Amino acid sequence: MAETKKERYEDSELYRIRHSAAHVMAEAVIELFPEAKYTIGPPIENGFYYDFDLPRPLTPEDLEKIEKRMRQIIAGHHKFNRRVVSADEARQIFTDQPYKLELIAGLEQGGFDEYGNPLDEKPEISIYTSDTFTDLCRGPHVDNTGQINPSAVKLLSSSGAYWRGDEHNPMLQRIYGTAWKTAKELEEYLWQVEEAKKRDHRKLGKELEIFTFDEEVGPGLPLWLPRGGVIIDELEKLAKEMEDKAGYLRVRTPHLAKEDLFLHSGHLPYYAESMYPPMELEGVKYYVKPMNCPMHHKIFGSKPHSYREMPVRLAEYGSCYRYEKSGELFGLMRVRSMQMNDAHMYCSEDQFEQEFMGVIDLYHKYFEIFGIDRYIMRLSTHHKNGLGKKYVDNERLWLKTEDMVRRAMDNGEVPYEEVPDEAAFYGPKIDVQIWSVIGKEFTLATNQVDFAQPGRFNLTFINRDGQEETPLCIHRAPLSTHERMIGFLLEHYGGNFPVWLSPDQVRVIPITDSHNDYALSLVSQMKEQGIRVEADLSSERMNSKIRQAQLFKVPYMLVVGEREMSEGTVSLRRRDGSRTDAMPIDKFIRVVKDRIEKRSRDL
RNA sequence: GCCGACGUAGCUCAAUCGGCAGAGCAACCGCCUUGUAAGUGGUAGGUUAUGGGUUCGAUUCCCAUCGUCGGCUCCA
Repeated sequence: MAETKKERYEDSELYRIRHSAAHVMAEAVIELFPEAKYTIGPPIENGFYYDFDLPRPLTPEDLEKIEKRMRQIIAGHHKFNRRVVSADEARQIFTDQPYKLELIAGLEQGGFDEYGNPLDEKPEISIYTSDTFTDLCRGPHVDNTGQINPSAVKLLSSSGAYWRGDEHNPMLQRIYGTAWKTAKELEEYLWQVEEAKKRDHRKLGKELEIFTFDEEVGPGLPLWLPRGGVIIDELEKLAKEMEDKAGYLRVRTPHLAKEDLFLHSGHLPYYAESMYPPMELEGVKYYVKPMNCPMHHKIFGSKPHSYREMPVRLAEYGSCYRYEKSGELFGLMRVRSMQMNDAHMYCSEDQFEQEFMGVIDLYHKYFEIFGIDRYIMRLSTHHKNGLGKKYVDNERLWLKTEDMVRRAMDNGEVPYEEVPDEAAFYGPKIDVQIWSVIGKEFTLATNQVDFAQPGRFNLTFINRDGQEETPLCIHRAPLSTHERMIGFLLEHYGGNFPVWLSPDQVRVIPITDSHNDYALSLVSQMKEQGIRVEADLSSERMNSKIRQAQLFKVPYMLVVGEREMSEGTVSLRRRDGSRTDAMPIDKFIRVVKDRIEKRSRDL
């Protein structure tokens, strides 16, 4: 389905407009910097970019100048002329453009297109000329620059980007722009971007007092505030309930271990860069754990197992530490300390499909509870070039396990897309991909096959024939890490958590201080029932108290004054502004408890 | 890690050309006794991220470090 959508964009007028705008931008940039070397400039979702090798970094003033010049070029109604050329002729044309020469060489060999994507057949080499600018380009473009609406084009930012996306290559300067058919569409897009920023989990997390960072604690090490702690407790409660039902056993493991453990697991050679450096005590190196698997393997291996008790499922909300590169940190979504909804299931090969799909089923149950529907399941497979480097060197097992996953997903009729060269080092996996409000893609949940580690740890069970057999291992984290899950949920709900997850469920608002005692009696009744409730006894006016509760997105506000006090009722105001007056407190408590127990998304 | 921008009170933001660092909200102390999103008066709050340098004088200019942001790379 994603395939046809993609096709459609490439065939669309917007695509041609954006691609053409990128050329116009390149022309303007080269006028400003005649010595510029230009590389590639494709349309992307919502816009386009172009990468240049420039003599100095671009400033915001440069962007203004370039944008202004672009409008002039557009006004010239310059025609886009396509011409097919031979590789030799192309080399003549781009003789002082080293990046283009590299692209031509790639095209000539037929290995890759101008964006570095592998190609099956040798492509035609075409060039497009409009006004003074000629580019090596596959097209398509609009007929002439006049078809770009000058009031619907805007340059957004400039930044660094590696040539061909490889960090060993020189860094180029990328200019991002956006182009639409009408000024109104542009305006709407920019407005949407601004609106999305209001839902950014970093902003909401601060406003709602969920988490904070402290320079002295360290980058990527979030501090969970009391309200965040409540959400964590609720998520763990949910996980325990679901996992108990699904037959998991709960374990606990230390935060660090000796170097030997991670050498044994294979993490050290494959994963060392992302681990905090070791601490050495009495000649022994210890590492804080970047994942829980080796510890769980040790638990499985701590006693012999019979086929009768398989599969064995070990679960833990495990704290892990990963040394993510400084520039990669991003709010709660990419951190250095995390608590993972981890579990490892050890099973025989013929139990695999059922176990694997059991996890997929668990995903679906969770997504139903949270109302998550915008995601893609992605099967990440190995690539043979990475065997022995990125991936455990056993192609037979790679192919076999990848096929097992495909078959399981197909039999379960679960849609997924397949992406090569994205697997874990020990096996293929199904990732659940989601997007943050500002458009970054993340893996939320993961379900991984591991055919490597059980063998490395000599894990076995005794099968029906009395023989030792090595189990497969499934690593899974349907609720992700607390960090990424709560970061995602903050944006997913825009801060309006369902009642069961809300840090504050009820706020009682006495109208004057003569109603404080009544408010407090309501609070103690509700607390008795396990409801998270506080009374606002400040000397502020009711309006101000309501505003406070609204800002914290408290689901229920109970306004109480003379009337309510004499009747034993409450006046209910919900977070969405709706009201129910003269509600008996017993009834209110029943409704709220029902919502909480059912983990309802209703308000 | 790389390219670039930014860092002022708890929060959101001011401060002309290098010339005494300010406001609103929040906090604290009062007054007001209130009916569905901000009642009101006052008080306090700062080594302008940190460390150097230039200058009679630095929030402002320069250098380094730390952190954040936008990208790139990476992402179990």
